[in-house]
Parts: sequence; C-alpha cells; structure tokens
Amino acid sequence: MAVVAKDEASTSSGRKRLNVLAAATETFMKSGFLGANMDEIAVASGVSKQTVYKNFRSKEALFIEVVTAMMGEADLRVHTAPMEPDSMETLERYLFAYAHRQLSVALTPALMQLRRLVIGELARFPDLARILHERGPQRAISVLADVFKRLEAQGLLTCPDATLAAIHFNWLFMAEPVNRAMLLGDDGLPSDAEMRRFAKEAVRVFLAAYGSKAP
Amino acid sequence: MAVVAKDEASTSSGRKRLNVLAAATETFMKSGFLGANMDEIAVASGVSKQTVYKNFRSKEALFIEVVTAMMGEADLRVHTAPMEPDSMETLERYLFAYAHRQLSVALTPALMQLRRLVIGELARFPDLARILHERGPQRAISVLADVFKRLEAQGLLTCPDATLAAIHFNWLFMAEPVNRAMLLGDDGLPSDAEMRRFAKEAVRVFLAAYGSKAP
DNA sequence: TGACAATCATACTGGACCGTCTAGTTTCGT
DNA sequence: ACGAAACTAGACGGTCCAGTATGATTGTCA
Repeated sequence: MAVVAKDEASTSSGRKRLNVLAAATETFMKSGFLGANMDEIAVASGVSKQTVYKNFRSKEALFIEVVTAMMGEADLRVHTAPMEPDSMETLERYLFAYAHRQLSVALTPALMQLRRLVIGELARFPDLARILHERGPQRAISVLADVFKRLEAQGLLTCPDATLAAIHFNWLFMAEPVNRAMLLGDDGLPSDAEMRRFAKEAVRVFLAAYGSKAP
Repeated sequence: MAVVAKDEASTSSGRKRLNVLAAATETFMKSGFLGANMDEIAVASGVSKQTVYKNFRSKEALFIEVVTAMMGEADLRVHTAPMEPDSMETLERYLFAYAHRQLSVALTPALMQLRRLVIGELARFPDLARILHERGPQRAISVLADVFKRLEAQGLLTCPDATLAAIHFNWLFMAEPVNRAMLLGDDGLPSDAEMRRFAKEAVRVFLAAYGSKAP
C-alpha cells in the first residue's frame, strides 16, 4: 500500500490518460464544449471510449480538467518571477522588458483560444472563468502593484494607489491586442514589432503619469 | 405591386416575426447557439415552429439576425454624436464626460453577454465578431482619434499618432471593467461611483501623457 | 360571402451523441 | 505462468433536436 508518486507518463495507463487529455484539449479548443464529441476524443486519443470514462467521470469533468491543466501550464510560462527593477539600468527599460515579455507570452493562439472558450462557457462553468481571472489578469496586476509599491518607496514612482497604477500599465499595452485577438481571431495577433511598439508607448504614457518628476 | 414600406409591427405577420426575434434573442443570450432550442424559441414566441421557419431559413440565419439586430440597437445607444469639446468648459471635463458616458452605455448586462456570445462563437461566425469589432471598439477609437486630431490642431493635445492616443484613452477606462465583466459575469460590473473613478483616473493619466504642457 | 393565404398543433424523420454494456483480448504484478 | 485488472471494438438505450410534413383552423381581402 506504499504510495509511490509515479510520473504519469511512466505507466501505460498514465500515458493513456495523458493522451486523452491531449486529444480532449485539441477537440474542446476547436469545437467548444457542446460542439465537442466524446467519440472523436476517444478515437483521437487512440483509446477506447471505455478508457476515457475510466479516467474521467463525464464530459463536464474532462472539460474542467482540460481547462485547468491549460491554465496551469500558462501560469508556469506567464508568471515566472519577474526580474527586479534594481538590476535593470533604468526604470524605463525595466517596464519595457516587462511589457514586452507579457505580450510575448500571453498573446499566443492557444491562450487566446482558451480565453474565448472560457468566456463563451461562462454561464455553464463560472468557476473556470473566475479562476482564469484570478490567475491571469488579476494576478499580473497584483504582482505589478507590489513592484510599484517598492518603486514608490524608492522614490522612482508616484502612485498613491499602486493597484490602480498596475491596472493602467497592464491594460495600456495589453488591452488593444487582446481585444483584437478576441474578436478578429489569430489573424489579429500582433507581430513582435507591433508588440514592441505597444510596450514602448505604454511605458511612455505610464511614466508621464506615474514617473517621479524629481530626477 | 406597389412596395409599401410597412412598419413591421403594423401587420400581424410582422408582429409575429418580431416576437420570434425577441424570443430568439432571449434564448440565444441565455443558452448560446448550440445550447438554444428551436422548439423553445417557437413556444416563447407564441408562434408555431412552422412560422419560425417561414420567417427564418435556419437556426444559423436566425442567430445572425438576432446578433446583428442587437448590434444595431447598441450602435444607436453607444455612438450618438459626441458633444464637441469646444462647448465644454475644459478639456478635462469633456474627456471625463466622454469616458463616463461610454462606460455607462457599454457596460450593460445585455451588451456584455452579447460580447461573450460572439466571442464564444468566433469559430462558427467569424463575420459577426468582425462586425462587432468594427462597430464597437474600432469605431469608438476612430471617432475619438478624429476628435484628438482637431484638439491637437487647436494646441490642446500633443499626439503625433492620434489613433494610438485614442487606443490608450479608450482602454484606460474600458479595459479593466470589460475584462472583469467578461470573466466574472454581471456581478463584476462597476457601480456608477466606480465608473466615475475609472473615468477620472483615465483622464488624469491621459492628460499627463498627451496634454499640452503650454497653458 | 367565399376563396385563398397564413398559421396552428402535432407528429414525424433522420441523425447526432452521451454514457453504458458485453464479450473477447492484452498487460502486469507476483 | 497465472489470475486480476485494464483495455478494446462495437453495439445499444435513451434522449435530444433541426427541420419537414400534415391536416385542421383562422384571418384577410375581393
């Protein structure tokens, strides 16, 4: 009865489970929750339908696992510890690097489709949308606000409400490309050059409003 | 064969058609495209299923009419001619009034649900999403950019790229509440006091970055 | 009034699909 | 090697649903 923490991919059953998750991810992302077909998922997994239902109670349960797994992966990529501004030459360069990094990591076809999927299923799965909000925009803003508080203590910023400042900075570069991606599809995703421009201009506006005037 | 432009609500058939549209709107908004049921729509319309299909070729066609009709109504409310800044006491007051008005008009449960619906159906109805983008954010930004160009000519703003300035201003007050509404549902909608705060702070940041320094 | 079009209630067709069951086969631990 | 557990392919029950067909009923207009 020794509980050995086996890697999921080491056993045959574990691999099959991962295959199902992968195939379900693709299918749900392509067709949505109602549009997805459990038979198709089983076939794409190279696994019998029985095995699908051995690993996942129902279509709903599978959907929830797919979405939370995707959010977990996204978390790892998006929220690695942000470099400290001290180590950067200037505040401006730090803010630019942060913005550019967030744009590069968040504006991927997979993450945008995940966002569309969760928004479209808000009524059926409100918890998933809440989690996506908490671990996505809300968390980014919260982390940013902490950084801004320290920067204000150092006299580099003037932001009485650090959270509001973080909201402003975050959306100054994120809002337009995310909105385009939501409504125009992956064709609306910005090139790297466009990302740099969004980042650069957001930093300019942000520092004009929140930068300390005293040199 | 005289084509008389009859008001749709004046004839019995016309009224029935409008009833179907209204019921379909409610059902699609509640259940999404795949989740909606044509029998339910017929019953809610007080009309037989036959009559539904006499007026609309298919479920898809009905959905498209419902969404475009909603976008048309929204257009009327959101994009009434913006007051001219000249008539306002100060630029700051003008910008605040504009932002507050946009927030009040756009952040309604119906419009947010329409947005969720269209985003969720992007793959199935890409044209609807494109139209929503053109007549929503893109149009607001375009109108704003024209105003900003005039204001710059008057020396009240400094914005070499008026469209970028419009993007920044628009999302400074819109992005956070819209994002919350998308992921948290109608509970996330801001109160009037919160709208005023978003508007006021957006104006402050915007003017710090784009306001003319010369008094 | 009478003919004709619209509408109604309802049944039906054809198909999709979730989740279960069955019977036979493979894999795995011991 | 052997028994248990997992797996497979496929069928199936039950349900749902878009769209059509039917035959009766109502409303409209000459």
